[in-house]
Amino acid sequence: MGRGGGVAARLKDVAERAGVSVRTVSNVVSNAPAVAPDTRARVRRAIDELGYRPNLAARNLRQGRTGLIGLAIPEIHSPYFGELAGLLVEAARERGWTLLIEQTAGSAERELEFLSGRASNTLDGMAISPWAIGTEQLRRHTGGTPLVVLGESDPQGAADHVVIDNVAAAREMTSHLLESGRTRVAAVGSQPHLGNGTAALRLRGMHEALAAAGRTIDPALEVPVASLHREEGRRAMGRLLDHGSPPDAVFCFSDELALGAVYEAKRRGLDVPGDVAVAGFDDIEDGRYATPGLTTISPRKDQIAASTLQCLADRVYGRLDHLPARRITVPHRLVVRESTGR
Amino acid sequence: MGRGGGVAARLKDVAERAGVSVRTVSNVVSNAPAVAPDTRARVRRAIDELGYRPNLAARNLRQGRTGLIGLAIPEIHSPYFGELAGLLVEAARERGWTLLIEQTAGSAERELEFLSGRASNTLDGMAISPWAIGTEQLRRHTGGTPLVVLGESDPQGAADHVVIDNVAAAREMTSHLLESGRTRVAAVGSQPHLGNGTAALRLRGMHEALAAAGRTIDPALEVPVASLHREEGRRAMGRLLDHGSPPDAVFCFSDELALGAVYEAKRRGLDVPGDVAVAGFDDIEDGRYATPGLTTISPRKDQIAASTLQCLADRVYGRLDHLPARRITVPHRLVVRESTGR
DNA sequence: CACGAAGCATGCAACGTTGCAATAGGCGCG
DNA sequence: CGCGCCTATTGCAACGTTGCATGCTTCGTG
Repeated sequence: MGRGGGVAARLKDVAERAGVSVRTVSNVVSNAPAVAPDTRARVRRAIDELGYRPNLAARNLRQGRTGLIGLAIPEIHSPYFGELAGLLVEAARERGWTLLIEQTAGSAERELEFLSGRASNTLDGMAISPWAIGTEQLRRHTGGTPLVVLGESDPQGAADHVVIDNVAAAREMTSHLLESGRTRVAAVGSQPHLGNGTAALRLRGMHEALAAAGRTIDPALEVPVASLHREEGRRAMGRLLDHGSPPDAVFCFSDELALGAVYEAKRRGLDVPGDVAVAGFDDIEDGRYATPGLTTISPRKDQIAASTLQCLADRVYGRLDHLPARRITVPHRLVVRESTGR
Repeated sequence: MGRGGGVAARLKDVAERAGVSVRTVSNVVSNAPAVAPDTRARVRRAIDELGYRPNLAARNLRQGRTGLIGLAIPEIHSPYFGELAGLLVEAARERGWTLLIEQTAGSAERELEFLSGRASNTLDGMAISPWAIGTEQLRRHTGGTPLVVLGESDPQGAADHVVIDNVAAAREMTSHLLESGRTRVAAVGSQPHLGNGTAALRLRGMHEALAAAGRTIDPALEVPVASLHREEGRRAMGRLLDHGSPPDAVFCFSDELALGAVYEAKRRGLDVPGDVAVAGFDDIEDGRYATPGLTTISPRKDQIAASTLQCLADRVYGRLDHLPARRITVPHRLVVRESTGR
């Protein structure tokens, strides 16, 4: 029986056509060594003629692997997460994996659903950039599926962890602003209610730099936000400018916040950087083409992606299965553009 | 045997614990009607106690479905495709599907690889936003897996097709520019070498509007681009401004091109919209927060996503299996902001 | 010439699930 | 009281693949 029409060919069909056993075809497909050259050629031809493609469901069932890696991020269309997701898709592809993206919309419920949901047997590995949940909830991850945590929210040994040095980065940015002559540096982006501790670290780095320069810390210049979107940055800048003695520099904890802040400053007729310097964080593409070009912290996103997949590969294929969780710090650099110039 | 430790529970384990057959557990899991209420309750309890989750690989193998939909777009991190991908992920999720995103980087090779690659048996359905390939290559799609084509490149019956009326949209935008007093309208974004015919349609719409207003068409004001990115928009604007008699309005075929164009105009000390009006296409978030706010064409992206999944659902589950391919036109609207104001 | 090794090919079983057909028990009706 | 029908439950087989063990050659060596 040749299984006519559009029905997908199976190993059995190829075997019949090539006049060998199913097992031999399987050996050819999986590049097993013990196959005679002419047999291999004959099988290859049959495969081409029938357009055979392995049935992944069957392979997965047999091997207990799916070839799928899950990624949970707050939203795909945000510039930062979009760029990161794109890099992760490529990195996964290079390793023969397929990346599957889940959006959590920054909701704790959906983040937890991702961690406990399909994980158990649909995915070979998972990566999450947590937003609402923190260390406590990540620690509950019981290891069934390898997990990599991106960004803050230290899983404390419950999973591998890829980060940048947020404290140092914020320190560098703050120092840059102070060294270029700014005296009242505001911070936009603290998020006191979130599990994700990123903002707290950046605030700490900023405080360290202020202290090192002998400046006092003015709590009125630290504006919390509900999200890292442009609209929040715009609102925050508005509040700062309405303040009795407004800042001459604003350090936003994301480029999007910074773009919103710049928008509001310009809307009010202020010059950036003349009247107020604005700096961001993430180095998204928009920042490069904004006027003025946005000064920012640029994390090596490509290395974040590479490290994430390396961690997963080590746990899925390697013998690092029961080694203690790793913590990988990816480098970053300060990119100075016009928005903080003189 | 209870399969201790972290090993995933199977139907068999649940069955033993609940004192029923494997088949009955399966019936409970799939909400089959013929199960006595107390049996159902007992099985449910066992499921919870063991933390049972169905093994999708096995289910897929048995049913011939995977629950996966593939999406191929040029790049995730572009604002337009990022927003679209996010909406599609949500729409798929609502229908119990998982969307898997493939990046083609606008390469014909990778687009074709997507169409013929894993499709045959890993995906329940596919959607592609073609860039380099055109009608000819799409027509070769032989229907194994349901396919939806997004944007131009009419598959001519080989697949369902979701579009906006690019000709009408470009006509509306051009008329808007002419009506607000502009006389020399340039077009940035034609892509003569591409299979994807979107740019050609927008150019046609523009010509129609020019003709309707009794204007002549100046080929020197039509600038081709290699991509739809900001950098290309910037370059194109540079070329137009170096031209002997520069335009007083520039219609860019994407918002990103427009943002690049605005950047270059401002860099040269020109006022937008005072000296030159700039309009885009796509209505990406950046355009809303740019200064000046970007006039654009806003396609109903949510409807594109919804229609795409509706088409796929009809073919995968429904009885529309062998109905002729559909073509769905999604509405759009002209959004006037400051970049074309007076 | 016999024997082991090496190279190649094969058959069987199992992964966890669900479609199909069949069974056991309960009930109403003739 | 017995027949048939309906409900609840069950067993068997199969989806397409690969791990394991084994069989069949052929060749080299003592």
